[in-house]
Amino acid sequence: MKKVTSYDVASKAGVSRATVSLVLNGSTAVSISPETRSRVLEVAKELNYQPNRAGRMLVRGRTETLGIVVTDPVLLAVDGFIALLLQAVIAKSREDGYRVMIDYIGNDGQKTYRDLINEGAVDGLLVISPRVGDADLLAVVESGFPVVLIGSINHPGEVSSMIQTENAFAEIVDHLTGLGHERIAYVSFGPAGIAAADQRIEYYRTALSTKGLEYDPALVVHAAYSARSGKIATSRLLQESDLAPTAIIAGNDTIAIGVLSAVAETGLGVPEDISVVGFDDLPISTCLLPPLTTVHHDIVQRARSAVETLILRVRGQPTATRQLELPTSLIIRESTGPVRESAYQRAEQDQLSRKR
Amino acid sequence: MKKVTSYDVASKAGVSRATVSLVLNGSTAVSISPETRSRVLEVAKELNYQPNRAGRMLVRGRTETLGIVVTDPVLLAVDGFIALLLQAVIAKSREDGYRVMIDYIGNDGQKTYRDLINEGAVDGLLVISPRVGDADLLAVVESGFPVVLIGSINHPGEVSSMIQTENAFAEIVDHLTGLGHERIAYVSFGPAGIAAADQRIEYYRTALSTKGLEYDPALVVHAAYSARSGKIATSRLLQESDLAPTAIIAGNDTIAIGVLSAVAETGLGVPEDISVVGFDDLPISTCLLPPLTTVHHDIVQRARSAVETLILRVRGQPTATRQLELPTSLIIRESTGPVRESAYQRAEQDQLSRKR
DNA sequence: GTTCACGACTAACACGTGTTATCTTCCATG
DNA sequence: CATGGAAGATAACACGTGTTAGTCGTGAAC
Repeated sequence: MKKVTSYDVASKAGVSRATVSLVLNGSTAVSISPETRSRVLEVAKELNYQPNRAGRMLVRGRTETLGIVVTDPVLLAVDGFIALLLQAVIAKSREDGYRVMIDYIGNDGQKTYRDLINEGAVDGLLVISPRVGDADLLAVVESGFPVVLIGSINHPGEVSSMIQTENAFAEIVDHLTGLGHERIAYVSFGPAGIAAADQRIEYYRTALSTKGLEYDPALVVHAAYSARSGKIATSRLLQESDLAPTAIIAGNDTIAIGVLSAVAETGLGVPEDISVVGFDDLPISTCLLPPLTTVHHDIVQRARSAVETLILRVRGQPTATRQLELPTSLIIRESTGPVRESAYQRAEQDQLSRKR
Repeated sequence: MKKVTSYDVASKAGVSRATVSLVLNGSTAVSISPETRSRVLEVAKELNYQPNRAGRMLVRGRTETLGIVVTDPVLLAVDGFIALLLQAVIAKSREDGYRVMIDYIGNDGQKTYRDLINEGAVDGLLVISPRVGDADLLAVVESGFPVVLIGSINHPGEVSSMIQTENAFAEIVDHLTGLGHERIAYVSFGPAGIAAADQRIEYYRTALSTKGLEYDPALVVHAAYSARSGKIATSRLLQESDLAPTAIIAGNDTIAIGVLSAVAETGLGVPEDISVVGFDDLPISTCLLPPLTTVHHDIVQRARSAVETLILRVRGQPTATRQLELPTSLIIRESTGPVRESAYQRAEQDQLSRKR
């Protein structure tokens, strides 16, 4: 149960500690006789020898560890996209021989990035959902320390992975207008400054104007990260807007769960009364009621390529592209359908039915 | 941008490296003059000095790092309970000054526990959803290395955190029978050997027999971890069982999402035709259609106390209890309701309507 | 017989830290 | 003045590893 060191292996194999190290690291600079090599390997396996991490880190100056930093702890708990991403990141890191340390940016004033880097805890950093204007992160990116962003902070020097959001929203709005929708609401998520969320609002507007639809600020509401917050925001939207929307685009699938819930609670049906579109195509989206029309993108592939790029940067090798943008495609399920009647007509009808 | 060592601080402050270390670690064994102390602190802050992790680990023999091991990678991606737990574990660890390394047991033959321990990567291990019969884990537990289980492997020496499942199922079945339900199905999750899942099946049976209900193996189906797998299992259940259940208990809320979806797809209503009960009371469960009747337990508190216990063990301090069992309570929402008609009558009616 | 080359191995250093035993200085006490 | 003692600082070791410069034979070439 005592920890076994390279010295133990050396003495049991009757060689020096240096020899053990050379054999186990497969060094070619110095030649070792086949007999010695096999003997060392045998003893190492027999003693279950595993090089001490601290010793190796110290002498090599690298940790073989990647840091995953999430910009809000609650993302870990309630966001299905993050969960999926995280699993793929961990799996890929492990495949490539890296361990993973996970941390988040809290509101407790801990300077996460600097600490992780300065204490030499990680070789590289993967930042999930970075915020534009995060001074600490900006400093790290500019310092040249290996960082890959899942998201963006709009810095020319960043290495980041995004998706083709513009195309996605064009497809969504195309699909909806094709079904006759003209009043299309949007439920955003997270605080301002999250590139993915900001982009989505922007391209929502762009897509509307491309179709000649007017942008109505009353049709855009903001939620946090949870389904529940999406539900609350949607309830507000449905109560407040003078002319109810006939379609709602959710910033992501988790928010869409809340949207579906709020719509149902209002007594309206999906898609008969209101069409709902999600974003991310989480595994769960086929199990929603009704199954969700949503934007698909390859989250696992995105995670894997981000880790791959990060490892390249850690090793000082050149990376093919700095800003990656992965494709998206709209998956049409059952939460979207044709407009049955104009929203205006329904509003009138609604008032009539209430008078009875 | 170069890394700053204690030597840099020492030379700039005009003292020896030893003095720097003594000041920064607040050692009381050796007295340091107040002027020297403040000067060192000042310079350290100015240079943004952070003790190198590897150096410290090496000399101290501890890593100030906890390892979180999940027994199946997919748990990270699709299980809402795990996500919630994970966030709380990371938060609590960070509060107490520990970093967190995350890994999983894959099917690639890597002996995760031993590796993490032997290479000295972690001071303690938190194992989420351990499997009974995992020989590696058993060996670790018996070795005395600090381990805390979220779950159980039924080993007398384990330190683990469970919940009062028996009471929970008594409450569920009490609630359902009170509504007139007699044919109550159960959708389990995960592979055999997960204590939490096995316990639930066991206490499902116990609760049934307490109420004088007969256990029907045809009413128990097995899913994996995802909502989709829950959906598939439920569809099978609804198609195959000769006499359809009037209520379905899902092994957890994630599975319940799939159950709701499957029931809806069959054209049945919840709770009019079938009542559904979940387990875990995830944040999302209020946003399901309909809002889910489910078993609440304090996941965050469970995570925090597990981490606290683990840290006590790491520091060699005695822990109050080895096997913790936290309370549960049934939250009644809208997915459960009275039986409208007997299932047998409906089955007959169903055949009639098909003949038309 | 000397030189050279080469294979096989090892002594020794470096990495950055925490801590203990030791050293210096200075002052008080006999 | 000698002695003791304490405060204040540091030299030196240990932690476990990777790697380079160097040692030691041994056989071949001239």
